[in-house]
Amino acid sequence: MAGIRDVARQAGVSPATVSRVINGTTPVAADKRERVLRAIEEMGFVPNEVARSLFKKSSKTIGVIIPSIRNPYFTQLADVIDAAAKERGYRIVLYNVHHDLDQERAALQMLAAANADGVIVASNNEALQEELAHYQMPVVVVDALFQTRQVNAYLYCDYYQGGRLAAEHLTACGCRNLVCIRGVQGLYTAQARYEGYRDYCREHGLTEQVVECDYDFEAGLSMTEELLERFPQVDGIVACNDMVAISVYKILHKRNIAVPDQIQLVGFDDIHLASLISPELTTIHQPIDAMGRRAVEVILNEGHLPKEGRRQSFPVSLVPRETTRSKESR
Amino acid sequence: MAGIRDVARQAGVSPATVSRVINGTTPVAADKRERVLRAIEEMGFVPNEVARSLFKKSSKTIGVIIPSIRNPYFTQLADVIDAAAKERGYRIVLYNVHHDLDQERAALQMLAAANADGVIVASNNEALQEELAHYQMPVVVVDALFQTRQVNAYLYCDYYQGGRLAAEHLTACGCRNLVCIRGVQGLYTAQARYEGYRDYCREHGLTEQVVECDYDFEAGLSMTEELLERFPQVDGIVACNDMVAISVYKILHKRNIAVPDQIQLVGFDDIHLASLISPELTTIHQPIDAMGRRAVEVILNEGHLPKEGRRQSFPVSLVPRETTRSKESR
DNA sequence: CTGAAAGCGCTTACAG
DNA sequence: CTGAAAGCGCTTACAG
Repeated sequence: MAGIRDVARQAGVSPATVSRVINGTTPVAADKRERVLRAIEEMGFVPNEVARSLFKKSSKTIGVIIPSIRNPYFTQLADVIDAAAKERGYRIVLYNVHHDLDQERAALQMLAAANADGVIVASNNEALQEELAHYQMPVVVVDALFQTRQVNAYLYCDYYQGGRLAAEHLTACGCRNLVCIRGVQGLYTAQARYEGYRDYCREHGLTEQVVECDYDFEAGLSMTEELLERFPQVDGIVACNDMVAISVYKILHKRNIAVPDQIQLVGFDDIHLASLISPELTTIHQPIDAMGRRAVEVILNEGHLPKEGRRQSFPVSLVPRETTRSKESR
Repeated sequence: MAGIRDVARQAGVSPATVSRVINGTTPVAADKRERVLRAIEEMGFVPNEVARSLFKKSSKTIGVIIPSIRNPYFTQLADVIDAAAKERGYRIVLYNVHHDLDQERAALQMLAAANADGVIVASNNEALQEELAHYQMPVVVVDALFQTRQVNAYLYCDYYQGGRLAAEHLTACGCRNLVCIRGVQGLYTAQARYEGYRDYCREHGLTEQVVECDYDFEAGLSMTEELLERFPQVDGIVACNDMVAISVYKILHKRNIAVPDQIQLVGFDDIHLASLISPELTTIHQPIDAMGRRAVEVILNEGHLPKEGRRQSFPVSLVPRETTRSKESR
């Protein structure tokens, strides 16, 4: 690997001058500049980023920590963040931590050790908040809400309202026996959705019927079986996310239960897949793009501000499609 | 940020000794070791990886370059690679290059500049092969096949056989009017699938009918419309990958064309989603897990060997499910 | 405009 | 077993 001193020797200048040409930090005489550029070209020189960031303490990198690379929600989020970061000259490093606290910790450490310019973490792990407070790099938490104020921002949606909207919509579509497949409680994002559903039921004299489930499709498959056993009279299901909703549909379809004729179904997230599968999934839309872009903005524009755990909530909306019998969807 | 000299001062030893304790490279007297460990604990010291890898020229990192983070095929591949790498103490850095040559180049440069220990690239971009030859770090190409021998290995599937199997299966299921939605030609992976289909048709006196399409679902949607217009008598479709197959199904469903009764459908890849949607997709299985694990193995075990562009082909198989009327699937 | 020098935070011969 | 020193490949005051 050619280094900056090799280039300097070949161009007959000092390493400092080569550095100046590369970075454009200080004017350099036209002829020397030429020679340096030619030498760089000839030698195929590429500046060593490691050395560079050792000095600069910035690596033009934003870390993105997601709990699962298999859930399209996170994958879409990562994709917008990626696009937004690239527009500003940053790259992202994606850490797929498999919902594992140790891996989350490791990712955070690596990012800190690698001079990352900030980290965007989508994690529900309560235990992570202590960790977060250890680091001084900018941190944005997306799709979760913790107690600690030691982060630059929390970006999340009005999940409670989402839960309400789902219950309300199903009721408007004629359902009387709603069952909520809620995510693991204790997690804010899952809790709020459930509470929205619950409050709506209470206010409208509906029986509250609940089943609990992890956010992935394997869990969704088995939990749906259980649901049908425990609540055979169910006519409307609120799923905790779209992947689970897709699993629910799969089981219903397998059992020849017509959707939406016998059972109606509402998902949560509005991932691309929701409108790609057949029937298209009625779901609660999260503004994933807006959240991702905002996250990058906070890191880059407000990362230097003191951490105050500011909260920003994004609105959700119900998108009626083919798994419910709404008037709008026909 | 506390540095190694701060720790050294507090423990009353030299920085070198601290380094030895951290790395376990040389025995250190028990009492000093104790003091160092305590100091590290108290100060919350984390060794700076950038400085470390500047010296070591290894960053315990494997770069993974994928063309799209939205196609579950690549996401599943990245996930196995991630798992396999972590088992060996390496982490991966995922670059989502949006099928863009400039982004691919940039990713490669960054990886080289970041002292990556190897790179696994899933890209069909012919133009990339020149680039690949520039770098001396280990390179494995997955799901593609180029001419250059300047890579450590090509890992791919017997796509040709996959194309044949799909055509053969549809024929066995009673189809007489096969249409192949092939990927953009010129790419080996797409070409070979098509040729398998084509040769089967020729050998069995079937008319070859083709439509061309990008590998994502947006393209699949519009191409299906075109297909139905051009080949109204179609009764069997070979799709270039599962995401496209899902789009095909969507359009057929929208038009009330029964699958598999009126038109039968075979996908390619066997991503998780293929068996999650309803109806389950009949598809050509690629051993994604085996390929991903093998890729890591090559980087880590054979990365130091001279680059000879060795090729390793993995077998494919047809998985009959619900979008075809095979006897086995019922 | 330019070079010599010091330093980013570590690690490893080298000499004891 | 341990410390002083040199160096990984860059960048930026500093002095001209």
